[in-house]
Amino acid sequence: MTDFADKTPDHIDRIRAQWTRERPDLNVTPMGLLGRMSHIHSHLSAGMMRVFKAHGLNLASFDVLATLRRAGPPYALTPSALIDWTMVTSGTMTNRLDRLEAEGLISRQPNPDDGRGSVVGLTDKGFALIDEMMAEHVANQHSLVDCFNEAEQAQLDALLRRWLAHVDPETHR
Amino acid sequence: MTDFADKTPDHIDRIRAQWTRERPDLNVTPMGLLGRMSHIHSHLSAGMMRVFKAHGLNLASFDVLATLRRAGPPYALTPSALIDWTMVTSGTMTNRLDRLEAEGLISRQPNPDDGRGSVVGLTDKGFALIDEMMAEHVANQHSLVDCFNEAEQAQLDALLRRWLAHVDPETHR
DNA sequence: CGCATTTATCTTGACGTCAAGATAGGCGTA
DNA sequence: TACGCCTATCTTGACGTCAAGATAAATGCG
Repeated sequence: MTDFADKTPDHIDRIRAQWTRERPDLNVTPMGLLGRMSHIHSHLSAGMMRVFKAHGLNLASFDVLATLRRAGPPYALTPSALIDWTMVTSGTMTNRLDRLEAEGLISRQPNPDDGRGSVVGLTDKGFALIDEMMAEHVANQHSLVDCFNEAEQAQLDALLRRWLAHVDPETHR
Repeated sequence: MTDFADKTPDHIDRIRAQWTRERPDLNVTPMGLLGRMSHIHSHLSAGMMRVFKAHGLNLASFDVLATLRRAGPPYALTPSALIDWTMVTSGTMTNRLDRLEAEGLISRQPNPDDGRGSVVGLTDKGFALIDEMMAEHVANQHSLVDCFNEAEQAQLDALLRRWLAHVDPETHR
């Protein structure tokens, strides 16, 4: 059983302590791990959002532009391919693309290989924006993990990789 | 620099590989850690949602009922206290309480100590529901972390605790 | 070749969340 | 006591997301 008597208790320790008092029959040990994951995630999102916001975007828009950019020339993918990379529903992707198209960052062309679909490509403006943002975004990401040295990052990454395979056995074969 | 040549590449490794090809000037090492955090978080949420959904709730409703339950007798708090514990805005809390009240799981009474506010309490139905759900929820949480032995959980928790303090220095003194 | 099935994308409606502002009661000071 | 400020909560409007269904083109079986 994980103990935290030797650490400064945080918000999540206080929640666990309440449960231990009210429901001593339940072993709420995993709550520490799970609660901290959730809070860290929320702060990491907010931290990355700062860069997106500074360029007039949000995570959703950034995600699409970045996917198109890193796909390489000609920086164009079908909506289906974007759905696969970003793991959102088709309705969500339509919404994202509508917004980006209205902002002139992407354009939709008919798909020459499939009359049902289209191809989404970065405009020059979209390419310039995402390429400029990436340097800032990556620097920001470094700052979010710079409380760990390289060995610790590798250790943490190994644990997370196993955890991801555990909670998502489907897509991590 | 973290290397993953010795591991089966996953979705996030593929994204990093694309960036390395397209923008070799950027060191995208942290993307592994950050991307995996995000995916794990999303799968943990979905995993916990299964229990909530089975009882007709979602994370938002569960969060409120659980906060009231673990507060101990008389299982009642002000909306402000609930806002502090759950870290959502007042508008979000109003919305959550409206829904729970309509379902008969909580009730709002005028606050005898402060005419501006109210006190939110679990109804008998709400208490019974959350008390029953907790056993299932905790068992579910155990299953979400059971890819780690106790030592690994402690090791991971120590890393996450430091990370949380790093990204949220305000509330973690 | 023709029709049934599958696939790609968009549309609709319902949520849950937030930021900002509206109310209304409490509190402190003169 | 009176007045201005502070605080607790609710309201409003805009998002981003999803599930489910609609539409239209491609595919393949007989």
